[in-house]
Amino acid sequence: MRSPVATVAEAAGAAPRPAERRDPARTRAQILEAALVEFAQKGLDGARVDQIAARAGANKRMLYHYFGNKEDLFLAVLERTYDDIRGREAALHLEDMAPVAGMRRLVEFSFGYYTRNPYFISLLNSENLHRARHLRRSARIRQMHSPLVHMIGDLLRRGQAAGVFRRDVDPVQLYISIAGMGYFYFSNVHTLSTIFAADLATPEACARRAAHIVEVVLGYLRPIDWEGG
Amino acid sequence: MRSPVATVAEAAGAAPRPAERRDPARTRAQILEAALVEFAQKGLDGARVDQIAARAGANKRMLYHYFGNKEDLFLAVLERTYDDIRGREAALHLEDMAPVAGMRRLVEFSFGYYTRNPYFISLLNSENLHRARHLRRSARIRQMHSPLVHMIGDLLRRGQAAGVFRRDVDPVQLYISIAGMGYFYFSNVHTLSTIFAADLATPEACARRAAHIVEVVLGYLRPIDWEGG
Amino acid sequence: MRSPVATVAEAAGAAPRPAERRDPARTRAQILEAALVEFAQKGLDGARVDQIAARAGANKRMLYHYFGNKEDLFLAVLERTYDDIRGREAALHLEDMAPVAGMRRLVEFSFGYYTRNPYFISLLNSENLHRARHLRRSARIRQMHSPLVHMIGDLLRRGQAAGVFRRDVDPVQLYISIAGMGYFYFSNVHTLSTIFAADLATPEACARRAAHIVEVVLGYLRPIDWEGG
Amino acid sequence: MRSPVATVAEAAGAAPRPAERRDPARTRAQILEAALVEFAQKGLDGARVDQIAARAGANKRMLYHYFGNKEDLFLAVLERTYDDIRGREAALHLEDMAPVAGMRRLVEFSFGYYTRNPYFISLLNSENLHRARHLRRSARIRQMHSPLVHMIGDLLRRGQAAGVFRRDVDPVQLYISIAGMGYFYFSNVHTLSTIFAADLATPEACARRAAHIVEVVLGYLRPIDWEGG
DNA sequence: GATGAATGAGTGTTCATTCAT
DNA sequence: AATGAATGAACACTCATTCAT
Repeated sequence: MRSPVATVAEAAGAAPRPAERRDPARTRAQILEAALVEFAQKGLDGARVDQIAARAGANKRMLYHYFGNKEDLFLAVLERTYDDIRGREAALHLEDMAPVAGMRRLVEFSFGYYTRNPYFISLLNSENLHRARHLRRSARIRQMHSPLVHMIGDLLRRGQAAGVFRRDVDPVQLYISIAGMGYFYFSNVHTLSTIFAADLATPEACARRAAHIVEVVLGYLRPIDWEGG
Repeated sequence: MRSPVATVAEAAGAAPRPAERRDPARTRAQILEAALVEFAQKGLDGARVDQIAARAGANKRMLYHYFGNKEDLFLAVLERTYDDIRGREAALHLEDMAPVAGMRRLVEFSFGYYTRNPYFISLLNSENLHRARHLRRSARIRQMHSPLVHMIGDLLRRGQAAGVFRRDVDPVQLYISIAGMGYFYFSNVHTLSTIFAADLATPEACARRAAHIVEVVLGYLRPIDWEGG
Repeated sequence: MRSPVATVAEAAGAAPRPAERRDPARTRAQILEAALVEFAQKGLDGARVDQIAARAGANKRMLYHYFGNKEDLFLAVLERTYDDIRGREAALHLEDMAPVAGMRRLVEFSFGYYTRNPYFISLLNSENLHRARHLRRSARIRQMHSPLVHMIGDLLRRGQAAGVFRRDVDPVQLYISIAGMGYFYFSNVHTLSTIFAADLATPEACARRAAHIVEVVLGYLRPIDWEGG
Repeated sequence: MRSPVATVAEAAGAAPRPAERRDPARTRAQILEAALVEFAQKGLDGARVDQIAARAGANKRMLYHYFGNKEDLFLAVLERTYDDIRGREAALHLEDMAPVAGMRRLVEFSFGYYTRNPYFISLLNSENLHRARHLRRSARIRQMHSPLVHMIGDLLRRGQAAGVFRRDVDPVQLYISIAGMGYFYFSNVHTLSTIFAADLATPEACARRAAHIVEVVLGYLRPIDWEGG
């Protein structure tokens, strides 16, 4: 079960409300949210424990009380993040949708998740800079396979059966392509915006990008002529 | 102009040869190479000035003498890196190739660059974590537009004229997609390998990935039925 | 009055039995015993209040409730310890023994106390490192003179009268010598064992040491030739 | 070879003279001396790195530069201390002295060393509290056997041959007894002074103590009647 | 040009103690 | 009586940078 908070990003952005004293669960949650923001904005190495505590409105000691140390706190943030995305992915119900519509929805969901959770990408980049050191320690995360791969496989099978999708498509590769076309756009939004002298973060630019990715995926998936022949 | 060194990666991997004393250019180059490795492996915040100097076999003071400070050194590394990739991109001559073959070659070059320059991606991630702060200061980099966008535009035009490529394709979007499908794979190779319990860094896995990206791009670019009709 | 516990060492070693809730005396005693062990093993500065509470199976707050603070707890441990040794010393009844046998017994008791109360020495070392700061605050301890000095004086008088002990022996100095020859052996058992590359803590080594000290004391106390003449 | 400094204590007590900047050897030595004082006064756990640096008039960073960390600094102090005492012991030349005079001199030297080096005992106590952890790491110290044991053996042999010393005396045990009778006096000077309500640290008290120890040792070593018979 | 010693602000972490229940 | 969360000062240690030679 995921927390009732709408998204990780919303939770993180929420100002720590004054909070009556002595609410351990609340303190813990506020530290976790503050850590999410700090780690995402500064990276694991650039993040400051003091800053996290300050942002959480908590005593620094509590951070160590609840999470052990900076690295374990980072892992906790990572777990919470994977928890969130996996939960939202699982909530996608594409079984009843037509293959093309389902694939479109999946791509748009994937892209949309990045826009609604701007901290997600930075967190993953930090984890990869550290060679997935924390993630590898977490049996919990390792078990959370993305349901998207299975969903893609199902859509492909149904689409191929209906003659609307090409054959010989690896669902894992396609999953990575869908993710990558959106991820890279946001991950490198600052350098790309600088190089192209244009703000790629505007809603309009994002919408154009999303449309393009859908086009690429659906264009690629079109049946091959001789297959139909 | 790029340095005579074969590739950034090779330069970085090269052991600093004993070097006769008092060779300013050599000292400077060794510091730059050591910095590339350190920044790529640890990120801007995780990198240690001492380590760079040690790896370069140089005195720490020289680092400040030649590059001012850590941030400026990072910028120098960044400029050298863009210098390299832009140079190699420019060396791609696709004008004489058939559109499909040219596009295939472009995609393979893009993907291949990541494999030959493993530090490139990490460096860009660091720069984006810091909101392109250094890149924005560098007029030099800002002027280095990737010739790939223009090359893609040219291929598209020629392919469309020949009826082998679809219409209504934005070269910038396509450029980002091609880059993203490869970039994300390497950028997140550690988390993806962990999640999928497979080593995505093997030559075989990379080859499969490259082939898939080519398939996606060329599959997407196929003309649309009614367009041809 | 001493506590009913057999010895300080035994008390310390005793596992805190499950203990029904709400047994103030028991809680207090367990904290005191846990503190004895922790202070002896780590010293006053190295001891951790958390560790004492954990070892006592008590809440940390109780520690402050019963003993005020860490320093006062240390003093309480010290008082309990002096309480114990003074009580045992007083239980030595040498009045009816022959001087030589009495002196032998006194020396053996003194040495044996260290072996049976391994925490005693470490505690005294801590107190001396802190210049007897706590002990000086304790009127109770200051009044507990060791009955051993008086016993030595009595044995000396009786032995001199019987011609078996030399004259001009200061009971306080002899008391310190007897204590010192054993104390130093245990206090420095780790460095001495390392330097001499032998384990001085074995029962055999201790027995040899005790025999030697008896020899030194009795050898020293032999009447001087011309005295008897 | 020992440093030309008269004694460890003197060196430690010396005020760090202003010292022209940029004198690495001097800086290192001052840190070592300041550490000796701090560790002796507060113990390993009570000692503060900041305080050592301040006392040395050095930057804290230098302490880590030269000695690695607090524990290694403690070991360095320990090595310096053993270096000093072993050197002074070796400088005792008792070969040409008559056995009784030589033994007296040895006992007085041993006791005197404690008075001239008040930090020595506290340091050893700290090391023993930590179970000789540092000493065991130091091959250098482990090889420094005290020449006193050999000297005692030699004196015993010569004295026994001359009929002035008893037989069956273990030189190691006697060494420990001589050391212990002085060590304990100083190690526990604060508690003993408190208990006996007298300042045992005065020169007069020390002189009386030294005389007593000589009496005990020489008294013990007197030949046994029947041995001479 | 080149070196290595020196610096001070900060970094993650720990601790004895107190507050609220 | 008893609990566990909360606190702020301090702790060992690190870092990018500069000084003196």
